[in-house]
Amino acid sequence: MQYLETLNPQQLAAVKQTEGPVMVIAGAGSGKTRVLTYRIAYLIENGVDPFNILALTFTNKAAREMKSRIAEIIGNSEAKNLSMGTFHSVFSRILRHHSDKIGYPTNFTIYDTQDSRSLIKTIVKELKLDDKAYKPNLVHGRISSAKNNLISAAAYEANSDIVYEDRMSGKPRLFEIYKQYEKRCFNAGAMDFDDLLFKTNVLLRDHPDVLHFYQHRFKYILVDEYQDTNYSQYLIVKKLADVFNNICVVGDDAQSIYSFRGANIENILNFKNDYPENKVFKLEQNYRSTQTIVNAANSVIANNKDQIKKTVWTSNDTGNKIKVIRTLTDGEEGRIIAESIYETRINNQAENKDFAILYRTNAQSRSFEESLRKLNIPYKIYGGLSFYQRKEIKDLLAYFRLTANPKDEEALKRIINYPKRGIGKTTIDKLIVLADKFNVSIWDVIENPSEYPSGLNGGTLNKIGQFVTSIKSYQVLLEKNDAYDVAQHIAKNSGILKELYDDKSPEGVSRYENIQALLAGIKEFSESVEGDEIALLSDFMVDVALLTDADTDNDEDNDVVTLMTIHASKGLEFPYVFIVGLEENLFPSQMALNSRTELEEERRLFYVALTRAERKATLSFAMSRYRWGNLVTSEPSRFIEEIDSDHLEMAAASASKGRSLKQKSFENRAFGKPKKQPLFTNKNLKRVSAEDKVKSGKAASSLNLKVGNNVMHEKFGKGKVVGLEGDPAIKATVFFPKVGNKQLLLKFARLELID
DNA sequence: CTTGCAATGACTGAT
DNA sequence: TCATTGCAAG
Repeated sequence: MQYLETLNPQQLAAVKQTEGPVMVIAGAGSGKTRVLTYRIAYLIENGVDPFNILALTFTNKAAREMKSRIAEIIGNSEAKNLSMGTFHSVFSRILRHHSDKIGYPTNFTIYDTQDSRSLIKTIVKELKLDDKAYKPNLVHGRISSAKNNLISAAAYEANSDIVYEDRMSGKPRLFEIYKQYEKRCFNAGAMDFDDLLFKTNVLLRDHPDVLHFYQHRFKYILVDEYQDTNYSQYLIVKKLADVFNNICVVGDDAQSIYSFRGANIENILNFKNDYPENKVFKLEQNYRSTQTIVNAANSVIANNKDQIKKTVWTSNDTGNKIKVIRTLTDGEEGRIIAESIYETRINNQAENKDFAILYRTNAQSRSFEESLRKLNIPYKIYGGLSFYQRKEIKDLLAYFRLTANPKDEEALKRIINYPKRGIGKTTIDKLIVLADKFNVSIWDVIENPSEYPSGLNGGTLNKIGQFVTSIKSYQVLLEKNDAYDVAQHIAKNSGILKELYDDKSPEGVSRYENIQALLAGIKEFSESVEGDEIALLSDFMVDVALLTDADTDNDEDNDVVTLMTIHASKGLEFPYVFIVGLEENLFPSQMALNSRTELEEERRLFYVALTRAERKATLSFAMSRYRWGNLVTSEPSRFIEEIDSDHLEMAAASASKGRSLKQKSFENRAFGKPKKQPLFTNKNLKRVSAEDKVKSGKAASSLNLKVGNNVMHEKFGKGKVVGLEGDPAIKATVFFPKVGNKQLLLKFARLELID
């Protein structure tokens, strides 16, 4: 058990205390993942069957990585039997196993947020309610938090406090929407994200035999990021651990950032009451960051009232000061940071993957994308619209979904008229009303038109009939054929493939490519099945709804700069971290300014962001930024002021390398009201300085390009110059067969002439 | 029923 | 800014 020697005394103690309730309070960067990993390995080496271990992580990626780490220690065959994953993925599997007990088909669909909102929208319309008062995301948020607190639609209606609250906020009929939503999901054989936890609770509550089985199966339970569990999750864990009491939770109250998802910081604060014989271990030594970063983070979080007392410290070097950059606009913020990455990369022999740009909202990614692209710095954006949320992907998946579960209302609505087959809105509305009237699914209605007289004309009925026939023909294939073959067949036969192929616009081409990528993914899945078993499409569909960008990460060409929200960065670390958009009303968000608790959560979010950095953190804010297309002025975030000033180095964006690369420093917090704005806007100076950084030999501006020249680009491949701007040319429009037209600044794009 | 254009409102965060 | 929605005309 050599690996144990790498642990410090507290870590070791936490690993060895295998029996009874254990809480590990793990400060940022204190080696919590290591403790969890080794604890599991240690359990197994001491004779615990991996089959009896349940480990719940925050992302599927974290689970995969931990599993492979454990496999290295104890061998793959053992590690395979571990139950490990997110709450949602682990319990969705268990729910499928027992779906009949709670009245769901085994192939139940998982509605993602889009599906949920679309269904709510439909319901609001049907109930003829004002869609301004009942905005889908608001209503969904309300329903979601009810579910996370295990309040069913019936309980919601019966709860006078809640109903009163809704009435006061001008939404007296919200309970009706919830009721209808619950019914419609059930009739569609669909669960939303919250249902995966809610129904697990129902299953364990109403079926003692099932509860008994899992209580005895999961003798050892581990929960990561316990501070971000909600009541529904809390109760599942509590029930399962009730027999053996071997529960180990790991978390850090200072990093609780998901209360909007119902996360309840009380869970970690109340652990001691829930399990009186608990043992608590505190991991306070930070191995990740410099002293400057650790101390700065501590000084920020000290402003919060609600917290468990602990002292995070490090024996690492002092390191660089945290740089604070002020820029005029969000566009300039993007440029300065991209340039800073470029320079740092060269000066410190760093790689792209050593850098992360973290922001509060997804919408901020834009300016960074543009400027990184101009400097030819490869990057990847996480979050936002993930692959599986793109329209074309969801369309094809909807065919698969409907084939596997024809009751799936959202899937049906999506594709009954896509590609166009002349079944319009009025027809669909009629079908929905009819289905609701008889309390069946839309599929039931269109499958048996004679039983449910719709009053539609013959032509329409005929078109619907054809649609039903084609879906039925797919169903025949589903359970007997290879996933890839079925997927390919559906893609072709449904007309989706042709529809996208015929669209030759750049977007159309990329949609077609996405569909091909999905099919390739299914092919890979079907080839990964061992032996002579057949990979089924329905198996592929099982967790598609639960996948995120991080899960689809491949290991190839991953030397890229990371762009993500701070929420998504939880648990990750990077040598160089840029925390951007530090402005009042953005970070902290304006929605959080109403209450202390909300503001404290924003502050914890900032704490999480800072503690992602290993070597150097850089903060930035813009004095004005585009929001919904118009320029809004902004003030620096209060969080900057909350950092002990000893750790900060103030700098304004400097345009000229010649004048002061180190950038003008301010003795104190002079930001906010500059007397005048010198230098910073001088674009000419800027251009010179930027040009210096690109190896001049490669600068394409010296190529003397002409329209019609064939050129080679590092990333986009071969292309043809179709337009030039400026004299001498500074900007070129180049057509690349792979990606379409691109506008390139010649001083950055390292084009090579090839004819 | 479909198409095309004008008007509109969205930006927290994510399994 | 951008994607979705509503409306008029074919």
